[in-house]
Amino acid sequence: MTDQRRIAGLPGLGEIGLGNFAPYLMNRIMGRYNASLRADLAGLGLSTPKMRALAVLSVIDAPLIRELAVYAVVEQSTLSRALDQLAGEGLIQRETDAGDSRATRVHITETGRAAFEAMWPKMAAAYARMFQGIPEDERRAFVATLQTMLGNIRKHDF
Amino acid sequence: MTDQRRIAGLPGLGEIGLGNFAPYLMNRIMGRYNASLRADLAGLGLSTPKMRALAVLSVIDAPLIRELAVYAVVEQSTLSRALDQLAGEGLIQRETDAGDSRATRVHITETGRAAFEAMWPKMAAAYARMFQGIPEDERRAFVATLQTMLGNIRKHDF
DNA sequence: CAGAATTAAATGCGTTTGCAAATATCCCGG
DNA sequence: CCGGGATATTTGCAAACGCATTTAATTCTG
Repeated sequence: MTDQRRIAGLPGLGEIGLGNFAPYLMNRIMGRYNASLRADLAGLGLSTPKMRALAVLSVIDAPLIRELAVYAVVEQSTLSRALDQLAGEGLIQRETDAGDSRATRVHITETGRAAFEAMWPKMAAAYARMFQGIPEDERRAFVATLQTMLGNIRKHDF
Repeated sequence: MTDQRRIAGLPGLGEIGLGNFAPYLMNRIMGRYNASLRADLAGLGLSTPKMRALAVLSVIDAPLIRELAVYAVVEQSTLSRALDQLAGEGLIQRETDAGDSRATRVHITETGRAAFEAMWPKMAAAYARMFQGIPEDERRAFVATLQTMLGNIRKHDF
């Protein structure tokens, strides 16, 4: 029944099998990783967009908002509102770009950095659990493949 | 500055680097994969939960709704409403389980299968793009690592 | 075997999301 | 150096989401 349908030569999902289809596995894994983090961080008043913004800002200094949206994997309109909250809580500061007054750069504050550092152990724990029993060389190969994939699909050059 | 903070021995995100942190890369990649699919499928009246349910149902026959929620990586309440729509459009059918009248099994209809097969080329194309230039053995190793990871983090045994 | 505890699915409800439009600024060609 | 088009961010709004609760049925326990 399934076979007759694919005259085109394109293998179907049935032939591949859900458990061998990389995007499916990645969604399953990240679904749980993110849900688990969200539960951990809800107590700290941090939504997913807020924590992602903080995480990126802990590493990248004073990006433009549109850049932050890409790095943090958050829609720009959602990010805009998340930044409202973070600014209200004193975790970040918005500052108009020196050379372009349309644009806004975002800085993490000391309080913001402390908030990120308070949540980092949760992220690290989720990461450790995910890679449990996977040897170092396999991890490296995995990350290398991910980097290639990101290069394949990203639209911006960062 | 960053160094002084980590007396604990846990490497910080700064030391690892965003671009080497696997969960970050996976979120970046899946963020774009999912956004791109969503845009493709919006025209067909399919939301992400609806398309995921259909995709799983094209491969797994008559699961319980709670199983489908796990496989499809959709909250149960969201899935319940997505199934309302899919049923209204004749793409699936709900049927009370024979042995447990609390439970409901979900069947894909012929129309539903056709709808999935209409969208599959989009998914396959996104997949192909993602793995562009990655040799077969590297892909296999990558999927094997993903399978280990899923085993590490899943709460149910499916 | 009665009642408590558990499990499956649906639903109420406040919050969040994302698209599209609005606003403000900048850049480029003529 | 003026006006049209591009770019950065915010905001309006309707739809979607997720938590917690409800309803219904099953299973466990004393």
